Amino acid sequence: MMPRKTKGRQKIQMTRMAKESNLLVTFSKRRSGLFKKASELSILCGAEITIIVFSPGKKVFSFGHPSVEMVVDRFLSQNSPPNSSTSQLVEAHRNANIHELNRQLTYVIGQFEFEKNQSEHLSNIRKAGEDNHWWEAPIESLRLTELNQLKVAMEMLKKNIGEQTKRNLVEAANSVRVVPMSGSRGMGAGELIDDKNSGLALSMNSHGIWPFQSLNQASTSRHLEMDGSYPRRF
Amino acid sequence: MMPRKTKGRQKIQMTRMAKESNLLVTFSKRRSGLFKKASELSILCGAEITIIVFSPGKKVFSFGHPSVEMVVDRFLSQNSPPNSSTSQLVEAHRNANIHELNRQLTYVIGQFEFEKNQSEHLSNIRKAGEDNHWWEAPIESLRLTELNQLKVAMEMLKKNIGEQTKRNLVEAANSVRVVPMSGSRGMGAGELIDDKNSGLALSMNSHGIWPFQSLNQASTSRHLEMDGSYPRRF
DNA sequence: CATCCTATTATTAGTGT
DNA sequence: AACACTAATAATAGGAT
Repeated sequence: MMPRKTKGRQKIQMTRMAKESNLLVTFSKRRSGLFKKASELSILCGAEITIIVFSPGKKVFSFGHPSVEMVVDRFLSQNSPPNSSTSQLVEAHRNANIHELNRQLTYVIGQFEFEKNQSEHLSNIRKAGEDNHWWEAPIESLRLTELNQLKVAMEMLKKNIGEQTKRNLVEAANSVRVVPMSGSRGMGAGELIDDKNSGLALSMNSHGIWPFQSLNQASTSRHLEMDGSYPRRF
Repeated sequence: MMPRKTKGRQKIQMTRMAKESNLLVTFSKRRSGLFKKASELSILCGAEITIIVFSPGKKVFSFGHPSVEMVVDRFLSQNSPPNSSTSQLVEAHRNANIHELNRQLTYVIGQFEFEKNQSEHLSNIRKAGEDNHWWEAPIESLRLTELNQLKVAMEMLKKNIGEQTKRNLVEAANSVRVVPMSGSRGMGAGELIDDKNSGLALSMNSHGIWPFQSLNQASTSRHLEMDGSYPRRF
């Protein structure tokens, strides 16, 4: 049998890479991949998109369609209210906000449930083989207890978030009502370039700046409503 | 032999999608994927990164680590620290409002840290006596991974709560302040607040990573921020 | 460093619910 | 419309150059 030439792609932990050498090459590869994905997104869907990345090596790379500046300007210009009904916007915001918070909370709580199951599983296993490792029992019991505490805390939090959000929005809505929104709209809508290759501006350059650290993200699969509200549309 | 249930993934041409319905769902899926990739890049390599996307429907989605504003400001070499009396008021107001939520989340996260430590302890114990019950190891590893996921999710949630509340309040403050505005550069309501994300931007960070059945997100980094903006229609 | 080489893992197009 | 499923394509970790 032929020995494998390579191990092929290996799964990696989603945490900052330990070896600086690997980190650098991974950054390079993944940045390329990311920009390619962005390019594809703009081509397939006619979306305007910009990406700015500061590498750990303190260099900046950017991607933009139609250009970084156009997209950024547009993003920053969002401060100027256009014209349509302000209350509608507020409403949409509220719904979207609550919706998103719901998603997050649902995910977190889902994660918790998973943890709890794992914990119970562990306990069962331990019980099955109780002739060994009996001394672990206290720890696991504690874990289970704490997990339940955690769950309760999160559910309280969820409830409170809903209330807090409502208060904030009532406040916002009241204020908004006073306002005579007279908005000059500046920017014309962005004409999207949906041509496959031509319109795509891709720029890479470098200055110096500093790095930072990580993050992560997640979402949901089930649905738990925080309160009655739900987005109709945005 | 079983007839194929689905055709599976099909190759597509890199050109704007013809069917608007497909385009929309593809945009959604790929935006998620893109944000996930960005998240991974920042985690793995400690890179600062921001993405701004305008959908075909003109909605804007953003991803940022540590935040869209920070990265964009650096890119544009812009640095004007917002310190108007108004923003200070807004700040104070926000702090007052989110203080309680932060307190709760801090508690919950503290609970989580405790859990995590317990889990690590357990793993260490297991490792020490690995000649027995080796088959339990995977379960514990998974637990640890999931605990980290949970931690990340909660921290993001915490940040998002703060930002959402902030936006709600900024919104309110904007409205109130519109009236006294006069004789600036002829800009309308736009420049009310220094916050780039002010008024009408929605808080959202869902991006990517909707880890349905494949739970594979984890992070051990100590500082973690995530930001997202969600839009409105124009 | 960037690029090539695969064995693997990850993402997703099309579909069903 | 958001979510689940699956077969297929796409991306990439670990090497080598």
